[in-house]
Amino acid sequence: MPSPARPGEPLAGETRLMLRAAQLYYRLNLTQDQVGERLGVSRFKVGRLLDRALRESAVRIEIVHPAARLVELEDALASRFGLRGAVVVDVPATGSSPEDELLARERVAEAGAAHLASLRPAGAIGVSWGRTMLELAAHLRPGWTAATEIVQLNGATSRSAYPTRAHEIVERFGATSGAAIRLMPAPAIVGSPELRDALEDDPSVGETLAAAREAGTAVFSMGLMGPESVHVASGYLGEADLAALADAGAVGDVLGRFLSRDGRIALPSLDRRTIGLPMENLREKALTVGLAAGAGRGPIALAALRAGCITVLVADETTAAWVLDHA
Amino acid sequence: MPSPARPGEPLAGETRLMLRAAQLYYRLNLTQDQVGERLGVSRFKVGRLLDRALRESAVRIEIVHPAARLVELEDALASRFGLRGAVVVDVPATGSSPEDELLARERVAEAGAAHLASLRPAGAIGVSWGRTMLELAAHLRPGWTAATEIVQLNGATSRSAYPTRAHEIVERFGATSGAAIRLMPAPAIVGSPELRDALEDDPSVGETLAAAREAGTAVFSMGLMGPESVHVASGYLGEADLAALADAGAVGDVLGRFLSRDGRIALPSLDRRTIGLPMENLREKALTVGLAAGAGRGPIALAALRAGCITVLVADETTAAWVLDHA
DNA sequence: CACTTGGTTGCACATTTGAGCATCGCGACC
DNA sequence: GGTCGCGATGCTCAAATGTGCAACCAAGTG
Repeated sequence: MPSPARPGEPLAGETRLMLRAAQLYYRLNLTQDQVGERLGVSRFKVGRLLDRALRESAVRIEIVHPAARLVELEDALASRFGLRGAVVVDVPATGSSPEDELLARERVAEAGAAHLASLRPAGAIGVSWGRTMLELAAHLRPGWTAATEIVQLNGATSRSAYPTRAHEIVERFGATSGAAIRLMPAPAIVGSPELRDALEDDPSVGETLAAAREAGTAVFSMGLMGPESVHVASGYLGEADLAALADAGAVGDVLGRFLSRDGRIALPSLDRRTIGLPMENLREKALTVGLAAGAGRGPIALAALRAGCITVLVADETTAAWVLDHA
Repeated sequence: MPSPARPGEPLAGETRLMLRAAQLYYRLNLTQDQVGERLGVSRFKVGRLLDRALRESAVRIEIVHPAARLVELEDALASRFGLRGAVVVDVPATGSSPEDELLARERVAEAGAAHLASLRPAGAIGVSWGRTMLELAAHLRPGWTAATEIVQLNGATSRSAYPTRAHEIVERFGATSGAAIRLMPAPAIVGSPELRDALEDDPSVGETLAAAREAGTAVFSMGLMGPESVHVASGYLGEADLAALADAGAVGDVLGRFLSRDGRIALPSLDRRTIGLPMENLREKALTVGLAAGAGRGPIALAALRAGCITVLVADETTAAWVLDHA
């Protein structure tokens, strides 16, 4: 361990020289040659002095840009989970008030739209629905992709007054890209596995589902588990299902599939009543963009990552930090 | 002015890229080529991104070694006063208690001795006397110079009980180098200009004085003005002289020559009674090492620098900072 | 629609820097 | 007094980096 000279002990000539070299090199931006000339030593020695200064951390190189921590989180996420990319969004003051939620959703959706566009996805693109997806769709700019087809990935027709607006989302994706669209005319969750199978076998749903399987790209958001889940408001989930999910340790959903902490399907019996692209098909896609925006999304984001169904994660800073903390 | 992205505004892709490049380059020490490969851009672009990061100070390079400030002071002194060099010594807790004074003197003397040795002075070396010089002499290591002669630069024989120990100093300089020595057998200050002239004309003093003029190197310390001056303790200065010096604005002495703030001889009438190398001869030397150690030496150090009689300054941090503050 | 104009890109080339290696000086240890 | 080792030094050569320049793109502008 190199000892930084304690006050009171004479400053070794070498150290003095090292610091002088560092000043001239880093502050005045002289070349090592010029430094050597001024200090009366060879440029090799200057190089070695600077080397030592770096090794003994007598000079510190620091990245001070306010956004640097975001990029750090992105890199950490990408390498920790083997992602193709990650986008972490700086959301000022992330609490859990409705306004904060809204803001986080807006910012994440905006960043997601921009990043998605920069990836230039081609062929067919599958999309889910939800508030974040709606916001994302709103931020798409005409010509953002040369994709040929937009496919809805999971059921959405609602029996409640609360509209899922899935068609709006898919249409906006189509309208901004000129691609054909394919909707999935079915509820997200139905009452029995038999009905689910019957619906999926029907061409109206089945063809969309087949297209969803073929799509190389998927874009989806992650939903919370609990009474605030969009599936409750839409009337797909009742008290009993909610209780069963809670018992099974569900933390949230991806395409209507509720996952437990470890990334597994939390409640297979419910999953068999869920209409849309199954987990294993999602995992096979070349590019999947998952969005997690707002307080409490940490657990489902982590679960989805563990499930291996995400290649690009877009999240707010709080969520990203939570995920890395608990990974 | 480049604007560091405010929180709340989306992070421009370019900035993201820049920060990522900075991380990879500065943290992981990849080459620009490798960074380019990872980021999917050319190495030229990486170079430019790093350039921008530096210009916008998104990365900060800082010299954090505890002694860095000393080196900074040294460089500032050297360039401000056109010195050949400066040595600033880190003295812990510089107050003005006697112990602090002692410590400062020790440390400055030690550093002065080391630096003087590193300059490898040759030929004849002139030296003054005083507590700091005594300390410096004590720190000389055998063989520190190949000088041929050590010459005392100013008078020192004392009529008081307080010994100047000038001969000890000169002898130690001689003993550690193998050089011949030449003492100046005369008081520092006498009662009249006539006596001064008579003494300087006498071969015993005159020959030493001639040798002092010939010496290419001079080493001296700076003395305080006032009752604590070593010249008072040694009995050279009485109440009246002290008062006259104070009236004339004297701030301290070099080789018994008292200077005012601006570096001029403060009291010419006293100067004509002072035995030793005159100011103008000191200025002509190729190498003059001046030591200033202890609280209150700022003014005389500055005066001596302004007088142009110093090519290498050795001082404690407090003194150095004071000088730069008031220059 | 031709034509600037300002900015960005990649390139060839020069400079700068780093790595490995032979050498040297110096002190320790026979 | 020899010689062994070790760290420091300077060298050559290759890699990395900076610079000026031409090409190019996009957006004005007459």
